[in-house]
Amino acid sequence: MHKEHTLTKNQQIIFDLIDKSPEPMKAYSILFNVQKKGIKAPLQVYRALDKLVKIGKIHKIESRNAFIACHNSSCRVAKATAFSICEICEKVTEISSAGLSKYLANFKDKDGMKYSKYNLEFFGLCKKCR
Amino acid sequence: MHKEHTLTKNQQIIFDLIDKSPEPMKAYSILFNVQKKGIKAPLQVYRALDKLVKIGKIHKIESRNAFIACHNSSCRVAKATAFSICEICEKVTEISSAGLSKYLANFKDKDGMKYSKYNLEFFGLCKKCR
DNA sequence: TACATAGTGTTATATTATAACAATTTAAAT
DNA sequence: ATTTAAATTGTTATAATATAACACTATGTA
Repeated sequence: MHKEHTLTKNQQIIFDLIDKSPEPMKAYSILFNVQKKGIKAPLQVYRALDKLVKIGKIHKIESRNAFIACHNSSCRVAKATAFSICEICEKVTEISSAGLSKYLANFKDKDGMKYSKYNLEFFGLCKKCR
Repeated sequence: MHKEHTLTKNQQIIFDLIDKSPEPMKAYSILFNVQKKGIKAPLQVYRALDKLVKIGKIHKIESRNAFIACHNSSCRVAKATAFSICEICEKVTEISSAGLSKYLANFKDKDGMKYSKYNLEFFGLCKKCR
């Protein structure tokens, strides 16, 4: 069992906001939402985001510059992530598939190199949008 | 056999630059490099990049906000991409593995949904940096 | 206590990307 | 050939995303 990270005040405020959001949040939208709690500057947001990403509490959706909470209980480190993204409604879902993660963790490139860290984004249309 | 896209002047200039670059190029670095050829504004660069991405001549490395030429001759559409990225020297290589692309194209999520479009970025250390 | 590490608050600025509009080129289809 | 639609261009302005640098404060731990 790993040690739980104790979040600082800013980290907790920002994590709670992202965690409650049904959709990925962008940094400046986060900033706007936490200004009433005393977080006034972009850097305060970005620093908390960096840390939260590092410890695996949130993930960055690279193609959208947005952040979602990790709902994959095993993520204690930012390491191996996979998402599906609806190109119409922009709904993002974290994929947790033992088969997929095993396949990717064991994937070897031409040089026989393995990569323990990866990010995979699938694009398509979600159920509702089809 | 698909129809080849004929690139416009701006698109060709920008593609040539990216194609010759040994590493991914960022938009404003591209801009700087093509100013002597008459491309003066960011939008001119971004528009060419958008088109080149759309037709699969280049790919965007999302985690780096940078662009590389496609060396995977079959890419006529931006669709299914995989890269390895060295976290030290930032070297980026396009992975072309029939096994990987087959696996991902056939991957089904919990709802049985398939995704024909995806982007995968592997992170690690390249040979030189280990 | 002292020390290292991580986090904070702040101002300023760098980097990445798009909006809006008018003009021009290109392709193709009568 | 002429018209038409679609794509591309050039331009100015601005929006959105992210980091640099500095002084200070809290926290854990040896």
